[in-house]
Amino acid sequence: MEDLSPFVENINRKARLSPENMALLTAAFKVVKVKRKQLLIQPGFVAKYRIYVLKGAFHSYVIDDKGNEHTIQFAVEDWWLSDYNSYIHQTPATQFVEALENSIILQVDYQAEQQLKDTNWELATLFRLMAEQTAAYLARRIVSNLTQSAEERYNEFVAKYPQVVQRLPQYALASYLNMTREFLSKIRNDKVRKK
Amino acid sequence: MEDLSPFVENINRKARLSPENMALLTAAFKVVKVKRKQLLIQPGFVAKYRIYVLKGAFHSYVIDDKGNEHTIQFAVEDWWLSDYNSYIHQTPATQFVEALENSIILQVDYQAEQQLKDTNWELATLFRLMAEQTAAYLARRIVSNLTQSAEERYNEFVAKYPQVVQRLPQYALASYLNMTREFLSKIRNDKVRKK
DNA sequence: TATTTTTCTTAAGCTAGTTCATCGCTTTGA
DNA sequence: TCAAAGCGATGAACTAGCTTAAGAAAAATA
Repeated sequence: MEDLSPFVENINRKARLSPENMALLTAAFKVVKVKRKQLLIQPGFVAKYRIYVLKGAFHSYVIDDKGNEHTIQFAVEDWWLSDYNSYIHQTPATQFVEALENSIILQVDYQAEQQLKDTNWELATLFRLMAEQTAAYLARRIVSNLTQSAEERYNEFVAKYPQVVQRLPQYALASYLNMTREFLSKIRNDKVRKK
Repeated sequence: MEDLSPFVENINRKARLSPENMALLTAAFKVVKVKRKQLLIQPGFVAKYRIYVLKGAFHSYVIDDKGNEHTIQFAVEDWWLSDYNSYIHQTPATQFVEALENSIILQVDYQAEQQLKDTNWELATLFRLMAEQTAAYLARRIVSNLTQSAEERYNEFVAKYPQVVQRLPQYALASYLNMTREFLSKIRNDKVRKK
């Protein structure tokens, strides 16, 4: 049996739920073990689940016309992810969601989430807060993409998520920060030399 | 008296409200006339309002360390905007929201919106759907920023919003698309020559 | 443990996009 | 109605970041 307390605390930080509703919510999520390199979501298939990472690491990415991979989002312990467009609108995904390590997730399927939202005020509020916070977070990311240079984006990421950086493959981080792996390699190396 | 039917239809496309709730919602929004160049939101002040554009055009932008202006969002008739982070978290704004034309807006203040969401199921659902759709939209924009070249981003924008392009100052569109005004000018000109 | 595959580094040459500067054309405001 | 300011076009010089290529290091797999 997995320890769900990180999940419970994550939820508690967003909204205060009654014990009954916390139990209802928790029951709607299923624990799933995922092997490294396993795909949770693939282009062409509708994203069926909203995913919370209990243990491990994931990234979501798209592959463009030229065959280049672009990481859209990372998630490690206590983070959420999905192909947000596909999940919310229940349309075919455009992104891959892939495990970077052997991982354990909690997932809720779209129907179950709808049912909770349709029948339970506190849980509907929780999901509203999650959507609002997601939108606010994405808005901040757009601003930083529009205003910062490649090096500044890297510095910001390292400052914000110092422990995460080391767990991510550099090529994935590079594409997340909208630069080539080679250029990221150069930035890191220039930094070392300056010291 | 302004004609609010575009607003009503905008809402109806998102959620089916009872006539009473539509009346409640509409009553929470105030009609405000805004002059060209007027600022609705400024850095340092908490964004008090969520804004719907009934008539006119706006853009939101930030000014970076080097003094450069970056347009984050546009809004013309039937679009919504605010400094989303500031509004949702009620923290000081980082963005300007400025009228590009003499405009008429509907605005709801944060307290009023909270009160509606706290007391009314249908309206709480409406705002949840809005947040989900906003997040989905922002996620799409991040993908297109990560995967497309400057010219492709311009083409996409023109294809999506052909009528809007002509009303926007070119320098604002250029910074929205993450390029200089000069480069946008070049792209447009290359296009004309090819024909 | 050896072998294969994937990831990271380095460096040279290149290009998409920027910067700077100049010139008309419009708007704006006194 | 005239001056001032703002906007878009153009071009030359520049640079941040990309491409290509090849080797070194690390990780996965047998």
